[in-house]
Amino acid sequence: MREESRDRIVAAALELFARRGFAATSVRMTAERAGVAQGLLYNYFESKDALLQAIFDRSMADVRESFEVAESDADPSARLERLVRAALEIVDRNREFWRLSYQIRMQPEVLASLGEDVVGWAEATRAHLESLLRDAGAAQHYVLDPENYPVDDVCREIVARFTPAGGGNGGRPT
Amino acid sequence: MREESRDRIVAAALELFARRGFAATSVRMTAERAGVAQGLLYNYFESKDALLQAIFDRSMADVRESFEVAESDADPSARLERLVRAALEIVDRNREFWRLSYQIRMQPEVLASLGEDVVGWAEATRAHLESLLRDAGAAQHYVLDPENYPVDDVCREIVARFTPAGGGNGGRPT
Amino acid sequence: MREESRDRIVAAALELFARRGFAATSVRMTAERAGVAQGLLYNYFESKDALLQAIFDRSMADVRESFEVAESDADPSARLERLVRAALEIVDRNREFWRLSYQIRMQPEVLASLGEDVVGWAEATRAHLESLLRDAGAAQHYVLDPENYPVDDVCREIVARFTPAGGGNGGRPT
Amino acid sequence: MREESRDRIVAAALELFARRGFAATSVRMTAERAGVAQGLLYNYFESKDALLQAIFDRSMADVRESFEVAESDADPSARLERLVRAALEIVDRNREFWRLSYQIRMQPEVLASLGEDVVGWAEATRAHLESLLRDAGAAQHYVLDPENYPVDDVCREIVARFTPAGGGNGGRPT
DNA sequence: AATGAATGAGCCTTCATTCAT
DNA sequence: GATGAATGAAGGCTCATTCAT
Repeated sequence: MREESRDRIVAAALELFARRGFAATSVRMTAERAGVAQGLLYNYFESKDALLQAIFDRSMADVRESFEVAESDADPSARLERLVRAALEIVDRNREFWRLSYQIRMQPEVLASLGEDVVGWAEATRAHLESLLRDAGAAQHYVLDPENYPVDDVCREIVARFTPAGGGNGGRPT
Repeated sequence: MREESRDRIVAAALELFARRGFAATSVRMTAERAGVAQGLLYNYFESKDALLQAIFDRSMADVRESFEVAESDADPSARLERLVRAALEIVDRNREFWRLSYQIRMQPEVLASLGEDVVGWAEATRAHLESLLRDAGAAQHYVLDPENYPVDDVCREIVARFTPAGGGNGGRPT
Repeated sequence: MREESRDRIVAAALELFARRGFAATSVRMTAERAGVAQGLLYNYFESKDALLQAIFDRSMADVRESFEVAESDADPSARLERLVRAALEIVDRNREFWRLSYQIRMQPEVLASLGEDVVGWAEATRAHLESLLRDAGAAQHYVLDPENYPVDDVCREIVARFTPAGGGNGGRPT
Repeated sequence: MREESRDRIVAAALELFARRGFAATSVRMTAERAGVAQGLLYNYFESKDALLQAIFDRSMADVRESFEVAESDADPSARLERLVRAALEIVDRNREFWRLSYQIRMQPEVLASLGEDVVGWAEATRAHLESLLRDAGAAQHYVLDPENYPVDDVCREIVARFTPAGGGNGGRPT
C-alpha cells in the first residue's frame, strides 16, 4: 500500500508535468490529482525536483527494458519488425513521458539539474528511437496526435527500407 | 527611444523563456536581463502572458515575411533553393523562438491561453518548414546543435529530391 | 518497559529543547533522538506542549527533593555547606534543564502557557538557588561553562560569607 | 522613507523575537506588527535569519558606541560613575535585545548560525557589562523587572566598591 | 506498547502586479 | 519614459497530530 500511494503520485506528476510543464505545476495540484494530501508527497520524495528525477528514473528503466526484450529476439527475420514495433509501443506507452522529455531537453538549466545519466540517456534513446522511427518528426508527430498516425504503413515501410533489395533512399541524414 | 526599451524587454524575455521555460522565468529576472526596472515592463505589456503573446506575434511576423520574400522569387529554377535556404535561415535567426515554441506546443493548456492564431500558425509553419527541411528531426536537431549540422549537404539533397527526375519516396508521412 | 520509553522521550526532549529551543525542535526529531516512532510520543503526552510541561514537572520535583534532603540535615554546623553543595549539584545534574528554563523565562507568552505553578516555582527556585550561589551570573556562568568554574572556591567563599563573623556586605540586591 | 519601513520591521522583529522567541515568531506576524506586507520584509532582508543578524548588528553598534562615549570621559573622578550609569542605560535602552540575547546564548546551534562576531561580542559585552553591574543576576533581574530594581542603590554601591578605601569583597569570581 | 503512513494548517519565501514619485 | 517600494496570493516544504495496523 505504501507503493500504491507513491505510484499514484508519480503518475499524477507525470501527467501534469507533461501537459502543463514542470514549473507551472504546483505540488498542491499534483497531490490533489493523485488524491493524497500534499504533505504526503514529501514522505516519498525529498523535493519536487526529486520527484521529477524519479519520473525519469522510472521511465528510463521502462524504455531500456523494452528495448532489451525486443533486441534479444533470436530470429533474425522477425527481429527488425519486433524492434520497430517495440519502438512504437515504447513511444505509445510513455507518451506523457516523451512530451515531458521534449520540453525539458529544450531547457538547458533544468536538464542540468537532473542527474548526468538523464542527459546522456535522453540523447542516446532519442537517437536509437529515431533511427528506427525515421526521425523525430515522426516521433513527435506520433506523440502529439496518435490517432491519425498511420502506424502500420510506417512500420511496413521502415521494414521495407531496411530489408535487402529495398535500397532506395538509404543514406539519409538524421 | 520608446521602442528601444520595448525591444530589449522582448529580446530578454525570448532568451530566458526559451532557455528556462516560461513559468520558471520571473518578471524580475527578465527586467534585470533587459537592464530596466521591473515596473517598466507593464508600460509595454499588460501582463507576463501578454509579453509571451508579443514574442509570438513578433516572431510569427518575421517568419511569415521571410517566406514571402523567398516565395516571390521569379526565377523558377532558383526558387526552390531560395526557399530551402530561407527555411534554414528562419530557423537559424529565430533559434530561441523555436526552442520556446517546441516547449509550448507540448503544453496544451499554455498553448490554449495564447491566441487562436498562434495555435494555427504554429502548426501551419511547422508543416511548411518541415516539409522543406524534411522533418522535425532535422529542425529540432538543428535547433539544439547547429554547429554540427550539415547545412549544405541537406540543402543540396532537398533540392535534388524535389527536382524532376528525383521522384522516389514522395508520399512519406510526416 | 512502559516507563523506559517515556523516560527516553523526556530525556531526548529535554536535551533538544535546551540546546535548540522548544519551537525549533520538532516532534519527529525528538522521537528520532529517543529512538522511538514519532506516534509513540502521543501515547504518553497529549501534545508537544504537554511534553514541555512534563519536563518541568519532573525537574521541578527533582530540585525540590534535593533541597529537602539537604535542608533536613540535623547537624547545624554541616548544614550550610551541605545546602550549598546541594545547590551546585542541582544545577549540575539539571544543567540542560536550567538552560531551557533560562530561555523560557525570557518568553512571557510561552511561560504563561505552562501551568501557573511553573511560573511561581521558577521564580522561587531561582531566588533560592541564587541566594546560595550568590547570583544568576554565577549560576548562568556555571550552566554554560562548568569546566572552568571554580566550584570549590565559590563554595568555600559562600560558606564563609554566611558564617558568623563574616558579615560584611549582606543585604545585597539580587 | 525606505529607511522608515526597514526600521519598523527591525523594531517589530526585535520586540517579537525577544518576547516569543525567534523560532516561534513567524514572518507574517512580524510584518503585521510592523504594519507592512509580509513580502516587503524580503526587500530589506534576505531571510528571517538575516533579519536576526541585522538586529544584532544594530544593537551591537549601539552598545559599542555607548561604551565608547562613557569611557572617553576625561575626568577620572566622574568616569566610574558615568560608566556605571552608561551600563545601566545600555541595558535599559536595549532591554528587548538583552532578553533576546539571553535566549540565544543558550542555543548553541542558533548562536553558531549568526556571524562569528556575534559570538565573541556577546561574550565580551556580557563580561564588560556584568563586571560593572556586578553580575548577570543583576542584569537579568533588571531586564525582567526594571520597575522594582533599585537602580540608584546599586549604582551607588558599585561606585563605592570600586573606589579606593572601599575595598571589601573585591576579588569575586564572576 | 509501538509503528509510520497520512493529513492539512502553517511556515518561509517568491511572484506578478500596482502606483506614487 | 522610468523607477523601485509595496502588496498579498501562491509556491515549496515542514510541522504537530491522528489512526489503522
